[in-house]
Amino acid sequence: MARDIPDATVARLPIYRRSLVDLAASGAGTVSSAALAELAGVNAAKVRKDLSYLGTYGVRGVGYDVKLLLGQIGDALGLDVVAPVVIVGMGNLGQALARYGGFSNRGFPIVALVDAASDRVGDEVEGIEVSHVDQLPALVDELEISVGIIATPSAAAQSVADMLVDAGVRSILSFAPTILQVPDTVPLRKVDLATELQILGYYQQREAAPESDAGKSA
Amino acid sequence: MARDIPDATVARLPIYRRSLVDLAASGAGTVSSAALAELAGVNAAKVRKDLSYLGTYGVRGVGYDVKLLLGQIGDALGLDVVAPVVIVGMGNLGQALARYGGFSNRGFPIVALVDAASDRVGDEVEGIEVSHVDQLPALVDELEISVGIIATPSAAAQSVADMLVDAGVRSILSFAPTILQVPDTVPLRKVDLATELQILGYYQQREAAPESDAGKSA
DNA sequence: CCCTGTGAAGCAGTTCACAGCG
DNA sequence: CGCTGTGAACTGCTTCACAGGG
Repeated sequence: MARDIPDATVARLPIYRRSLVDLAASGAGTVSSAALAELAGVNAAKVRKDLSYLGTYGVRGVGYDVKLLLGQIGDALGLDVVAPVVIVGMGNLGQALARYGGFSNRGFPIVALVDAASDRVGDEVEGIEVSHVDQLPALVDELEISVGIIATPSAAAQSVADMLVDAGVRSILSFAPTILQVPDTVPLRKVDLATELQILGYYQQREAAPESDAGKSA
Repeated sequence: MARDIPDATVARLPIYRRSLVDLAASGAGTVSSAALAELAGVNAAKVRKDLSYLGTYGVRGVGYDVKLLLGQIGDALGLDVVAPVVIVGMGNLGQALARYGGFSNRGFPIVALVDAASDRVGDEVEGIEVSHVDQLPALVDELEISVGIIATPSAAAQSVADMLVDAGVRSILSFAPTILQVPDTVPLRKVDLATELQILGYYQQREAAPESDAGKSA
């Protein structure tokens, strides 16, 4: 069982996985680090170093067994265990996330939706009824929810995070553009769309100014 | 004019900006690095080092002037120039992004929407008519669009990226879970929702296993 | 002979700690 | 005397380069 993988490597494992799924689908039995690097948009040395943290599974002179490697990455990421998800906040973003197929596919079924606005409670999205946020602890318990997605306005985000933690959720993904305080036993990741655009703004303007090079590629 | 700011710092500037906007709204005239660090969820030394790349704007013994600093960060990020945005792909995610208010607010007005499916062309979302993807070059040119957001399925993403680049878009934000090839004069950022969940999966499982510590907080 | 696995070098980002200014 | 600004130490990630197995 793989332990203690560097953060930077963990962040790349899902990308390798995606490439490997494609390779498996197209019938490839093995991949070299160079080929996988090409698909994942990184360099070959990084691939080898990253995979070495999972244990040793490559064959010298040949490459890595696609299926075996898929299994190893899945194990490292804990994908063998299904992690049911609740989405909190059924505004535009929450609804879009609920309808987005990419989660359930990959071991993260959305099993509950909640909102604080009573006029949204009772709506059905993708076959799931929207519950009132008061029901959160009960839902987490009954449905064994382990991941909470916060898609509420910033103002509500911290109290939602507290509720999720109290209810026993094991990790949180937040789309609210605000800093959240959670116990460090609960991993938290943040995605802020406006932040991403602002970062692009820097490199874009830099590109325009006639001075040295720059730009994040891939 | 601030040049050559480290990537890690650039990625934090929007976060400081958010905190500063709040501070300005609540009437604060100055902030210390410690106070700003608290709000932004980082440590004080990092705040000072980051801000030092913008030039020197703090007053020793007092702190930073909130408005002045806001202006400096805005300049560094190029927020003085409005950057019109086109969203490509009007599925669930594209529609949600179109309706999400957080962009226009912050200098990134959404001015065009396109899709390849003819039955979506002509729909109106937030007062903007969906155009056919063939119109992309014309729209980019007429509306002086500088940012393209890709919200299409993976399979279409590379060809959309190529079209955006050819049309003259200056930076790209992609939600497609695939590696895109763009010239390195066009900054590209990627957001992949399923990847985020898989990363959480690692830390979550790790938390469960009784061994050392872990977990990303903030 | 090819491709992995990995020490070692190199580089970027973070944190420390303190000199110096208001 | 408080808080900034910054050299210097440190930590962690990336890249190189090559030994060694199939």
